[in-house]
Amino acid sequence: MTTTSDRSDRAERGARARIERYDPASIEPKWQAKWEELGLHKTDLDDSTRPRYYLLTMYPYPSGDIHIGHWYIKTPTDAIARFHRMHGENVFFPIGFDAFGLPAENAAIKNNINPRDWTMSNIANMRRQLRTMGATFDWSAEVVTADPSYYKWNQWLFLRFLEAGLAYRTKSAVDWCPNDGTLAREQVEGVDRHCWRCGARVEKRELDQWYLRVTKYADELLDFSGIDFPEPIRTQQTNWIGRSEGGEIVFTTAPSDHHAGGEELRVFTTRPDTLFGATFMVLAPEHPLVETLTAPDRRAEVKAYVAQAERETEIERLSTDREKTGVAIGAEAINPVNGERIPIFIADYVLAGYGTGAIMAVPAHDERDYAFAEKFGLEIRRVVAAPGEEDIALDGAYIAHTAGERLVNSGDYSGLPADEGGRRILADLEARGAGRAAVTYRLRDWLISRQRYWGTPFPIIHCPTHGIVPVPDEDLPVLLPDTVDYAGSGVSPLTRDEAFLNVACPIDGEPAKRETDTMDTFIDSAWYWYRYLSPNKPDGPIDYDQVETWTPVEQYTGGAEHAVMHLLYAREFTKMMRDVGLIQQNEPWKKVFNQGQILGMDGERMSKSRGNTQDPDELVAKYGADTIRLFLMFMGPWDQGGPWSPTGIGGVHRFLNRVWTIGIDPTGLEPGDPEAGSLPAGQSEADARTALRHAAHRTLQAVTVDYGNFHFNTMIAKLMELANVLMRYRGTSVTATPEWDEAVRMLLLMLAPAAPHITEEIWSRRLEAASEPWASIHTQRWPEVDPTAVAEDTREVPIQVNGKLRDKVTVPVGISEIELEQIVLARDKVRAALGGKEPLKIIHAGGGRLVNIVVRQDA
RNA sequence: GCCGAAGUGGCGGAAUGGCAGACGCGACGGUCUCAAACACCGUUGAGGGCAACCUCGUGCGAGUUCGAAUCUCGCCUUCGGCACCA
Repeated sequence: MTTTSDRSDRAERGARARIERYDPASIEPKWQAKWEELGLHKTDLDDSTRPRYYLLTMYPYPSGDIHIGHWYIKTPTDAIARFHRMHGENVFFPIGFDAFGLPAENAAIKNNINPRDWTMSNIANMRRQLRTMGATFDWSAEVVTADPSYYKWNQWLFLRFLEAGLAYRTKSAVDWCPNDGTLAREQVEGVDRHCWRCGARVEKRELDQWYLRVTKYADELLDFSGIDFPEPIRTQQTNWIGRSEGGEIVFTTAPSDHHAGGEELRVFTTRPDTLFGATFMVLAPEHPLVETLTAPDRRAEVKAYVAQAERETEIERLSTDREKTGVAIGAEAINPVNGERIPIFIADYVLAGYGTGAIMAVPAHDERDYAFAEKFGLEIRRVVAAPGEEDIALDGAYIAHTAGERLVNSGDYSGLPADEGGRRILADLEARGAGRAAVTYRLRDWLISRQRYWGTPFPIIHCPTHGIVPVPDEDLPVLLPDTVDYAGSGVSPLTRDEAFLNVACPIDGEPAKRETDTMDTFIDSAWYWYRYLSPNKPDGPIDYDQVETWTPVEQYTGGAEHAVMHLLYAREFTKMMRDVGLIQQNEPWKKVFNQGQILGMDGERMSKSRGNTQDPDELVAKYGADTIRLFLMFMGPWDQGGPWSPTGIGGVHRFLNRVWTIGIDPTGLEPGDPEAGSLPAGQSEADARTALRHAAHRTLQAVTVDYGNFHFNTMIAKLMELANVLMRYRGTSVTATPEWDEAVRMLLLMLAPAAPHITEEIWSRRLEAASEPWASIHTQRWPEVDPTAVAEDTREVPIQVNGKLRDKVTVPVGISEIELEQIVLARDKVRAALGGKEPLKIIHAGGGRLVNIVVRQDA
C-alpha cells in the first residue's frame, strides 16, 4: 500500500520534527538582559517631544508570601505600559515597596528576626521575581518607604500639616491587652475577643493620639467631577463619607432628686419633622454626660453596661440584626419643642463618634428605635402619616417618604406637609437658640498614631515646660532605632529604648521625651507616586516641576479591596498637600481601575499561613513567563479575580506554540489534518488572501479596543482566533503572499505587549531572514486598521418570529428594509413558523442586525 | 448587620436590550508513533428524533418589552470592605 507520495509525505514530516521547538527558558532571560541593556524601560522624565503617560500600579507590600497574585496584578499593567509605548507615548511605569507595617513586626516577635532584615530580604526576592515576569518597571525610580530617605519626608509633611492646623492630638480608644499593649484588629481573636499572643481579655483604653483633620474635605471628596473612577468605587466612597443633612436639636436635662438639671444635650437628627414623636433619648455609653446624669440607684447597672459595650466591636454594635440592649440611667431630658420630659437611656447602637453621640429616639419612624421601644415597653407615637392613614396601627417603624405625608400629633405643626413641618420646627427652634440646621458625616478624622515599632516615628518632642514641640526640620529624619525590644510588654516598643526616648527639648535644652508612636502606613502610601518622580531628592519631598508636569497620574491600577481606605486617604492627602502649598492639583489620579483578587484554590485569600499560595517560579520553570502572563490575563475579566486554578495553562501554552510554528515554520505540514496543505474547499488563492487580510484587520480593530478597556481575556481569545485562521493556511501557497506576511506581522505586534519575549524572538528571526537590521518589536508602532480590509459586502440576518429564532438569511449590505422583508417573508421556514397568520408588525432591530416578525399568539 | 460586587455547559468564561455558550480547559473519537508523550484534525448545553428539525435552558420568584443572561422589584448564595492587615 505504500505509494511514492506517502513516502515523500513522511520525509517532510521527518523534516518537521527537526524544526526548533519553542523553548522559553532559552529566550526569556536573553531578552530581559537585552531590554535592560538598551534601557528600554528607563523613562526620560524631561522628554517633552512625546505625550506623557504616567502609569501607576499599587506598590506591593513585601510580605514574604510571594505568590501568583502579584503577577496577576502586575503583568496586565505591564502590558498596558507596553501598549502605550507602541503608541509613541513616553511611559513612566515605576515600582516601589510598601515596606513598613505590622506583618514585619509580627514576624519579628514570632521568629525573633529583625523587622528590617526580614523586610529587606523579602524585597530582594520580590525584585528578582518581578524581573522574571519581563515587566518594564523603571527601577531607577524605586522607592522603599522604610528607608530614612523616604520616611524623613513623612515627618516633614506631618510638621507642615501641624503648622497648618491639619494635624492635632486628642484622646481616643484603642483595643488594649494588659500584656501586649495596643492590638490591631487582626491581633484580636475569637468571639470573646482575646489577645493573639497571651489570650488575655481585650479591653478599651483611652490614649492621646494624632489625627489628621480630613473631615474638612468631606464635601470636596464627594465631588468626582474630572476624575474617572469605577462606579462601585464612587458609590462606596460616597457611602463611606456618608453625608447626612438634618438638624442639631438642643434638649436639656430635667432636674431631679440627685441632680439639678439644665445641661444641654445636643442630638443630631435627619428627621426634625418627627421631633414630637421623640419618646425617649439614647446616649452612647461613652457619652461624657453619662457619669454626671446617672442616678445613684442606677450606677451599678450603668457601669456594667458601659464595660460590656467597651468590649464589643463597632460592627457588632451597628448590626441591626441582633436584639437591642441598653439601660435607663435614671434621668430625663426635656424636649425643647413641647417641654415634655422623656427618659434617658444608654445603648450600644448609639456611637460616640458619630453626630453628637446622642439621639432623640422616635420609635414610630426609626427601625432601631422601634425595636428598642418594643423591647423596653416605651411609647411609640406616630407623628407622620399619609392622608387617611393617621389611625392605622403601626407594625413597624414607618419610614417611607412619599408625597403628601403630613404631620400628626405635633401640636401647632399638625397638618403641615412633613418636609415643610420639619423646616418650620427647626427654624422656630433656631430662633430660640435650641437648634439649627446641620450636616453630619460618617467620615471621621484620620487616626494616624500607631503604638508600634515598624513605622515612621513622629517628629515630636514632649517637653515638661513647652508641651508638644516639633523636631526642627534640620534635625530630620528622626531615625527609627535598628533594634528595640519590640516583643516586650506594655505600650509602644519605642518607649523601651532609652537612647531614643530621652532627648533635649529643642527650645530650652532641658530633658524631654520623644513621641513614641509611629505613623499609620497608609501615610506612606498616600503620596508615594509623587516621590517616584524624584526618589533621591535630598532637599524636599517632591520635585515641584516634575510633579506638575507628570501628575495627576494618568492611570492607577490596583486591588478592589482598597476601594475606600487607601483610595480615599490618598485623595485626602493630596488635598492637604495642596493646602500647604506643595502642589496645585486637587486629585492624585485621573483614572482608577480596580482589578480583582486572585484567591487560593480553596477560594480563600492566598497566604503562606493558609498554605494555599502558588509560587510563580515553579510555573515559570515549567512554561515560561509569557505563558504565565498570558494565562493570567486569559483566566477571566481582570476586574473579577477568582480562585486560582492551573487548569488551562496548557491551552495558552499551546497557543504560543502555534504562534511559534506560524512564525518559524509557515510552510510545514502537520500530520493529523487530512486537509493540510490545501486551501479550504471552494476557495481560490485570491479568496484566501482577501480572507486573511480581513481576519487580520478585524482582529486589530477589536484587539485595540480590548487593550484600551483592559479586556485582556477577550483580547487573547481574538488573537487565538487569528492564529487559528493562520494555522489553517499553513503549508498552502498563501504563505508566499504579502497578505500572509502582513497577518503574521500584525499577530506578533498585537501579542507583543502581553507576551513580550516570544514575540521579540520571532520578530528578530524574521528580520534576520529578511536581512533587515535588528530593531526591538517593542519599539515598533501599533499597526493601523485598513477600513477597506475590514468592510463586508454581505451580512447574515437572523430572523425571529415572536422573538424566537426561526431562520437566517445572507443579504447584501446595502439592502433596504422593504427588500429585506420581501426576502424574509418568502422563506420556507418563516412561512412555516407563521402558519398562515398575517404579521402584525415587523421589527428591524439595531440597524438591520435582526428581523423580528410579530404575529398574534394562539391562546 | 451595613456598603459594594458577582451568580451562564463538567470547568474558566463570551455575549450588557437583538443568533446564549466566542475563546480555552476537560472528555470522547481520529491522524502521526513499535509504543507513549508532544503536535495536529473532528465532536461536545440538556432532552427528543433515522433525519430535516423540535422542546427546554443564563441562582430562585414576579414584572416591563415585539424581544431579557442583560432593565425593574422581591428573595437566596458567594466574595470584597467596615476605619490598628496591607
